[in-house]
Amino acid sequence: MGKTRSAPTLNDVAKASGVSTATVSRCLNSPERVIETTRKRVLQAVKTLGYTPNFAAQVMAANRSFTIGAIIPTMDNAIFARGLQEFQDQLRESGYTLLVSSSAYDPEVEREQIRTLVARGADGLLLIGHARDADVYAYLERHQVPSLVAWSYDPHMHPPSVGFGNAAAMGELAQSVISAGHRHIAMISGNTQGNDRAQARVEGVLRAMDENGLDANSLALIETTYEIEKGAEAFDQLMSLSPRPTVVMCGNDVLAAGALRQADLMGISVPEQVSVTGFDDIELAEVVSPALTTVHVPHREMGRKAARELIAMVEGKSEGRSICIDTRLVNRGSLAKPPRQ
Amino acid sequence: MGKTRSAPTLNDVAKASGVSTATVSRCLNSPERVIETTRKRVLQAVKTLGYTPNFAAQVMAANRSFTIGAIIPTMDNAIFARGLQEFQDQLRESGYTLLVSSSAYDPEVEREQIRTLVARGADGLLLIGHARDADVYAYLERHQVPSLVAWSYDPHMHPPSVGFGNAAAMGELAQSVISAGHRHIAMISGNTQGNDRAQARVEGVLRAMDENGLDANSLALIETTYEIEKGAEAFDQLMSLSPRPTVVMCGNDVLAAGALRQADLMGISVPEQVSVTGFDDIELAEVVSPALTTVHVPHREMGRKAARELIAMVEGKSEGRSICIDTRLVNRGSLAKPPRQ
DNA sequence: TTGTATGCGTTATCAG
DNA sequence: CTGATAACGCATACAA
Repeated sequence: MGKTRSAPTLNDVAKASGVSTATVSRCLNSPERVIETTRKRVLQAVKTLGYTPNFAAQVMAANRSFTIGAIIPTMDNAIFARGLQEFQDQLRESGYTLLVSSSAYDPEVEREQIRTLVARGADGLLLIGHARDADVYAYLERHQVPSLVAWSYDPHMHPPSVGFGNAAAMGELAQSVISAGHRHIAMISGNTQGNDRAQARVEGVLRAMDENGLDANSLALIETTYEIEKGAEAFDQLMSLSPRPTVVMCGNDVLAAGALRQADLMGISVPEQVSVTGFDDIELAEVVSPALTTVHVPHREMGRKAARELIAMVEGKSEGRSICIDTRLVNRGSLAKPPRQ
Repeated sequence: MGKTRSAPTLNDVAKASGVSTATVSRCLNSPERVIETTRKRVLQAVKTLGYTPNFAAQVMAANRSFTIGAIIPTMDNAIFARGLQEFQDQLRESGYTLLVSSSAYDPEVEREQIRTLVARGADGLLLIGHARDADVYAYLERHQVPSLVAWSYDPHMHPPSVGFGNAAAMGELAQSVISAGHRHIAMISGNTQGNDRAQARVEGVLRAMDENGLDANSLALIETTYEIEKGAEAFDQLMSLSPRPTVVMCGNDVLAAGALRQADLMGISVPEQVSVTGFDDIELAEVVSPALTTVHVPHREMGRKAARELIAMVEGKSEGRSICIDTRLVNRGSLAKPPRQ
């Protein structure tokens, strides 16, 4: 196994190049403040020794980590992937590193992960949605960690948010559904408990029904986790209702994909016999058949703007502004008029 | 804005509860070593002050971070999502935290991220595939950071790997394709440059052709990035070859989904006119139509076993064993006999 | 059982 | 332009 020689430190580099640790540190952090000849010598030593600064020590000394934390509900499907990838790319460009954790939609896990990230010296935090206990926000306040909410938009809430109006977006889609003539509406929603995006999407549908003179109580609603399988099961249940819904609005594309699969299995043709809609416009939406009529969310744009805003907050250049991202309906074919009675 | 009161430290807790910092530290790390009455008092103070240990300081003092780093090529599609989620869950159960970065399939970015994670004191690293410069491994060796490769299996390589034989798995699928009667075979592969999984999958096909007396040079091969769009483009190109391939084997399900979409667009029916196969068996595979005949990879099992092995390595309980995960063919309908000439 | 004292690897302040 | 040196917050060996 060879001798257990451990990683070189600033000190090692200092000795190797015959200067003080202070000078080595300067060479690395503000090269212009050290004369060229010594700088070259030092950097050479850094290279040959394979020196990497010890991050923990840097954080302790500088009280700054250039790290941003993000906690998303799940990595297991594509809902957050694209936006987060862009968020990370943008952070990297500005010299920040992203740490991601997923909470499995569990508030307790999320709370623990927030603590972990704060303890790790995260300079700022990205959270999904506003729905969490007040003490979590108090904790963040206390630790002076700037936070930003994404995938949701509500300018009246704290922390500031970069996202879209889930209720309005889903409401628009529902309006489109109703305008097409549907009267028996069903919805497969993600669990609304602790999930303000899911809640808002349901509200959007209810409100649209109300505005169009439909009885909002008549909405056949099933809540479930965001899995294809669950979407399929829920669709199956909905199809045995009477009167049978003529449209199944899904809380997101993943659930809609499950619904489509089940429809296929049951020999129910979409959209001829039943219409199905999604939400998010992830890759899936374009690939299933029929392709999904859904709400397009510009995830990349959201990720990019969130990164910029959060960095501005971390660097004290912004108090935190909320930014609204525009969504738009995408008609692809899974929504049509209801069949004649 | 209130006074800029900063986070409470061990010292604050010590004062508040009238003991030394050592005792507070013990209360937190080895509670059994401190008498109950004082422990209660201390923990109470911890609670009321909202104390969270400073991670950087812990790492420095203990030279241990309980952190595992993982660098995946991309978060932008589902290939790594499921396995990684399970990897993380397993780590958490054992008290470790996972830090994930994605390299965008860029070796330079990956190298930088490895340095970052090591500097952050990662106790161990999960890497995807073996293909990277020797100096990267030398660096890890030098810093004594145990590493494990996943999504690939080769017991003769270092670092040890937990994964599956990409060549063998794809070879098996190719055998099945050939047995079905296909002679004009095309393949849409992920870029093989710096990607040993993609390379191995191509090799698997070539070898199977060879073993069955087909000219391996006749394989119509297109390499591209892993995007649905790219799969569609490649499929389009392949369909204008003559003789036209009767089967398009794709390097993964994402590319296959793109191929299917394009086939639909071109009015080519699958599998009647052309067969299409995938690899990975991610959710997508079941949802497209026709559902994909593909290679099922037990991602969760792989993630779990990788986590266990890496933890064992980190804790000095294992020198690092390679573990082979079994894949299996899944016949779903996108592969059939070639059409009669 | 508890307290004291030291070191971990940087950064940053202050002299020289 | 460069060099001492004091923090930073915690864990731990050693003493009491």
